[in-house]
Amino acid sequence: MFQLDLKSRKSIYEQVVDNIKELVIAGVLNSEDKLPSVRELSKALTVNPNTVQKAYRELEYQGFIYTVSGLGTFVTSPIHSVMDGKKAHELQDNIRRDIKELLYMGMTRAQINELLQELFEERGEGND
Amino acid sequence: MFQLDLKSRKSIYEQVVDNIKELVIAGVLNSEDKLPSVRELSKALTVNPNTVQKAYRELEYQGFIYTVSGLGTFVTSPIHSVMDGKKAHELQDNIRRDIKELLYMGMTRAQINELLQELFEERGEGND
Amino acid sequence: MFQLDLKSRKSIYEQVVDNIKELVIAGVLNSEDKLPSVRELSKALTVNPNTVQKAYRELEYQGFIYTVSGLGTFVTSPIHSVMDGKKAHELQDNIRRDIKELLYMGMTRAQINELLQELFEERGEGND
Amino acid sequence: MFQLDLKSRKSIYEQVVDNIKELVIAGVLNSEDKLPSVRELSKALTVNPNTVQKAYRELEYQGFIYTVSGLGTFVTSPIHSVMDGKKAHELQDNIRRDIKELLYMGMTRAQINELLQELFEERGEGND
DNA sequence: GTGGTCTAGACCACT
DNA sequence: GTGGTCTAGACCACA
Repeated sequence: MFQLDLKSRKSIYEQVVDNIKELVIAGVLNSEDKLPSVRELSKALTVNPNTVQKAYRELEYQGFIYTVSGLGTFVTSPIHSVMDGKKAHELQDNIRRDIKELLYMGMTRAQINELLQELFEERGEGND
Repeated sequence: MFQLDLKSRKSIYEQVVDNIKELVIAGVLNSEDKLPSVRELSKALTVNPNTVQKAYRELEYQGFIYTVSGLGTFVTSPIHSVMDGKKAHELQDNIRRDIKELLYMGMTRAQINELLQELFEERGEGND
Repeated sequence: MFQLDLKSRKSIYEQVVDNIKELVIAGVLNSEDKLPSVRELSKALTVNPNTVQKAYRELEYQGFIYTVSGLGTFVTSPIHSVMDGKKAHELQDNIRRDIKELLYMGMTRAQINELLQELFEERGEGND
Repeated sequence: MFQLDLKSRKSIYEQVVDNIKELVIAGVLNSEDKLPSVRELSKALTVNPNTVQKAYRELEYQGFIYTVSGLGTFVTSPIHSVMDGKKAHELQDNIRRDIKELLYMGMTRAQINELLQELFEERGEGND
């Protein structure tokens, strides 16, 4: 499904969260898809089940997945991941900070715009 | 100088790092400016000197400041904060991830571009 | 594992760094080996855990070990300790300085070459 | 005479020591040459006189210079800098450690030998 | 005065 | 159990 990088400073559960989030956002995992069980995934990643458990809880809290007791864990449809004002604000703040740092490091506006255009093209959506 | 949020999930020293980094990037602290001494800042923030020192050491590793034992701590000139490839790559990766998440949440390209324009205008530089 | 010299001018954490670095370089500690936990080593050396942790953090910055919070600390494989140009340059500079000093003190080229041959033989590798 | 690098982690007095040592070893300063006075040098380097004082004391201890009260400070003739067994041993140990680290980082024997040949040629002496 | 190191001991997050 | 953070307070080296 994905790989962990133990050398990273990120905690393991955080990496699990980020990876699954990316799979959902990229459309590899779609609305109502079933996620592997905690036991399965923990075995596949050779990590402690508690770690996966914690990651699932966090993803549920962030609105990306939901759990039906006895049935399993499923991907939320994007429409349900309400445009949470607080979260959106945090994300924008992060972007703001990171871009400022890149500018400080000497990256030009042009280079940053280029980066963004690539992003838009990757998604290939026309909503602007 | 700035305020700490003790309720934040971020550790104190990390908040100190981020705050000072912002001051440097925003140009409030300029090249060769002297930072408050470890003791001064720890008193001002009512935290332990060790905590401030840890933050300063981290900032030094990141290339934002330098330390002369016995004299004090000073802001590095941006030209010295070499365009560290690894760091730049990490920043771009963060931006990539965050923007994708915003798009997933329903934000439009137009809104994102607007966000960026504001950023560029804030800095008011002509380097593109 | 090794002994500290409390009378040394070197700080304790620095001695820990140097000793572990030598163990890694000499191949006593190999890639992916687990280091003693911070608490274990601090107990063995009868120093404060913070001191050991500081040493471990420094070794991590230098690329010799990596840390997985909650799991432990492990030796990096040499291939990951990227040929850091800055560090290599510093080392060469140190060698340059030291050899010049030996020459100044009257040591002959032959004696220095002999010293180097011993070094190469110790490692017994054929890469030249 | 020489420049200090405040950004260096080395203390200032240590840099003064190293720089003067290099000048002596390189033959820029010769036996019985007079060094600038503490006041002169401290003014030239814009550092505290105590710092230069401390550097001179260290150089005297290491046998590179000597002070004649009321007359000034002078370079020792190399023959006086006795082949101090302890110091020579320390130097060799440093070289040993540094070369091992270079080897560990992936530098080849050939590259190291090359480095050494350059050193010998710089001095252009025939004693081997 | 400055930063740097160290201790003793507490508390938290992650596995 | 692991590492990570923080405090209170001491002592040292450097400028």
